[in-house]
Formats: sequence, structure tokens, C-alpha cells
Amino acid sequence: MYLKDISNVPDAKTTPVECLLGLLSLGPLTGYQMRQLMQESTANFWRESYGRIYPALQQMQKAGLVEVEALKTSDPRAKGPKARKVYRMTAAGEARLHTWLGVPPRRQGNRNELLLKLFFGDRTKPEVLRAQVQAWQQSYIEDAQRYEEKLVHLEKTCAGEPGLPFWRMTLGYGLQEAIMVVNWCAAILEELQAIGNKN
Amino acid sequence: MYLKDISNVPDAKTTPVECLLGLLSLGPLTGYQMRQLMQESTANFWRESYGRIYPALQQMQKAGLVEVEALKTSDPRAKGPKARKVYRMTAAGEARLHTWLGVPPRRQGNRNELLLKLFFGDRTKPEVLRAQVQAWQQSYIEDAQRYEEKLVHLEKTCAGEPGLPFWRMTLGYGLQEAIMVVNWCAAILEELQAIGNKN
DNA sequence: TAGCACATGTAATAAGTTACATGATTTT
DNA sequence: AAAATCATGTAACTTATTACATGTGCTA
Repeated sequence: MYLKDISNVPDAKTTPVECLLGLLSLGPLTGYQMRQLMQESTANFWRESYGRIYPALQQMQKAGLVEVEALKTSDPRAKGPKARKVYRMTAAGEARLHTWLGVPPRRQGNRNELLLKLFFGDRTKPEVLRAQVQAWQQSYIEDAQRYEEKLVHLEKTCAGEPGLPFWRMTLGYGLQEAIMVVNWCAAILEELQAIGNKN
Repeated sequence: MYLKDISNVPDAKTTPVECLLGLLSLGPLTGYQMRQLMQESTANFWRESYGRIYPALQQMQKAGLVEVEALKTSDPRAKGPKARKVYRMTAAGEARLHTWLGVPPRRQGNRNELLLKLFFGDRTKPEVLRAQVQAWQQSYIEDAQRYEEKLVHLEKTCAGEPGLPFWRMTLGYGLQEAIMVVNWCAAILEELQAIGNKN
């Protein structure tokens, strides 16, 4: 398999590389652990699958952005083709992360299936849409609750950590977004009710 | 032994097909016009490129969801390999659109580069982040203004259209989201200021 | 010893964009 | 006559997920 050379990429594009480097700035990790960490922390705004993580890690090692920590030779996990690999960021990796943090982020064109259906809403009955909006709203109500719990948990478990204020900011975003969606849904439900009553 | 679920649930996956059918419910259109319409209306929550639209249209014709309107033979655009094709929805297409509208929409895992950078924010200087959040906020301020203008324009140009209430709803979502982001950014800018002052 | 969590990796496929090639029609 | 816009289409490429294959280590 041919591995693309990623050592000299001045490019603004965000690849799995930057997120993995960011996680490694917290300490040495295996690919598996990075995935787990993402699920717990960045899942709401950034995810990577194993199918992207492992190849990326190999490329990063080739490019000198990370290195594999030596395990004691007595550790049986250090041997074989399925050996456990604990990655550590190199100075080059740290530089790359720092550079990336300075590049202005680009907005992503997101898709929203509910809005698409709503846009063509006059092709169906208001009750059909109401059910969908209601389910959508419920999903975000649960989100909002989860975010609130997470915020409380974060303050308890991460007090004093330098990352805390930043983790709080990203959780806050999720919470504000969820609240906004819940309120918007409430307004839509009323409007759909009114449309339904007219017919 | 577990049995595979073979219940005939209509495919929940949203392809270019549904959006194109939705647009065709407004009247016969060329592929080019559908793209243009999307840019003006659904761009904020749904986009398709020509590279997806034209192949999809061919498949839809094959599947009997759309048909090509006959142009008068005197029209020179009706001939040749680059002939203009005006698509019209068939009854099968209308049925497919209607079915799809009844399938609960699924949430999409969106990515947000600003949040990812902010998450690793303690690896750089608060001023660097402030500049980025400021630019982000400005971008959404402009969005909000555009949405407000669009709402006014919509009421003027689409009065009486059956789709109007639904188009208003999707515009309203965009506006609410933009407002939420602007306010969140304002709070983040203050926090970053405070962090910067401590150092 | 069975089952689960940990762990690495590849191949197939799906999803989506971009660049290019072509040509007609309309406007300046 | 040039330029812009309308119009269709394909090929190459990038991006990302999913399913699969494989195996280790811990614990009930």
C-alpha cells in the first residue's frame, strides 16, 4: 500500500491528522484510545473512524509527526503484527498542531434532512410533519440534558486542568444549539397546527 | 438463531433523488435550473453538484420517476448529444416523494472546525483564538442579515404560494441559528479576553 | 472458559467534489 | 465578434464509512 507523503502540507484542509495531534498533546495514546477519547469529547463536532485513524497514524509516523513509544521487550504486547502501539507526538508534530491552530477555520456546508422535508412540506399533510418535528425536538431536548450533565461532570472532574475553559466552551456551544433547535421546533409545531386547522 | 430484519421499511437514506423530485414538484425543470434553484433556496441545508445531479436524473428517468418533456422538433435545442432536457415528474416520482416525506429524517453528524480548534485552545495563545472567533462571528452576522432580507423578499414575491409557510420555516431556522452563533461567539470572546488578561 | 474490552489493520464500497470537455444561446 | 450564461455530461479524485479479519488480556 502506498502512503501519501503528508510531511510538508501547508494546506488549510483539516485531515484526521490535526485532531489526532491535538489528542496526543494530552499525552501518549494508542489509536484505540484516541477514538474513545473523541467519542467522549469531540463527538459532537468531530469524529473519525478506525478506517481513517490507523492509516493516518501510519502516515504521521512516516512524516515524523509522531513516534511509537518503546514498550519494554518483556511486555508481550510489544511483539507480533498486532502489537499495541502507543503514539507520542514529536516536536515536528507539536509544530504542525500549533501552525494549524493559527489557520482560520472554514465553515462547513452542513446538511439537514428535516429542513429539506419541511421545505417541500406542502406536498404532504401537516400531521406527518408535526410528528417528525416533535421527534426532532425530543432528540434535542435529550441533547440539552446531556450537555448540562456533562458540564456539571466536567467542572467536578477537570478542575484545574488548563483545557477546562476550552472544553466548557465547546459544550456550551452544543447546549446553546440544542436550546435553539428546541425553541424553533416549538414555533414550527404551532405553525403546523395552525396550517392543519385551516384545512 | 437470529433472523435478519427484512421488514419493508422504505430506504431512509436521502439521495439527490428526493431533493430533485421535490424541486420538480414545482414544475418541469432542466438539471441546470434545479441546481440554480437549490443555490437560491435550499443551499443552507442541502446542496448537490452537477456531478451528482446529471447522473441521478438519468437514473431517475430509467426508473420512471421522471420523464423528459418533448420539445417541438423545430426547436434546435431538442437535437444532438447536448440537447436541452426539461424533466417532468411522473406519478411514480410523485409517489416516491410523498413516501419519502413520511420517513422520519435522521440527524447528521456535522463537523465544526472552529470548535475543534477551540477544544485544543490551550495549545495556543488566546489572541489567536480571539481573531478566529471574531471572524466566525462576523460571518454569521452577515448570514443573519441575509436571512432577514430574504424573509422580507419572500413575503413580497411569494405571497399566496402554498409553499410560503414552509420556506419561511427553513429561513427562520437559518436566522435563529445565526443569532445563536453570534451570541455564543460574544460570550466566548469575553472569556478569551479574561483568559488573556490572567496570563 | 466464555465473554468482553482492548487493539490493529485492510478492503470494499459509498458519498461527494472538482476539473474538464463540449456546445448552444443570449447579451453587450 | 466577444463574452457571459445556459446547458449536459464524464473522469478522476477525495473523503469517509462499514464490514471484515485477526488477535491479546482481563475478569466473572
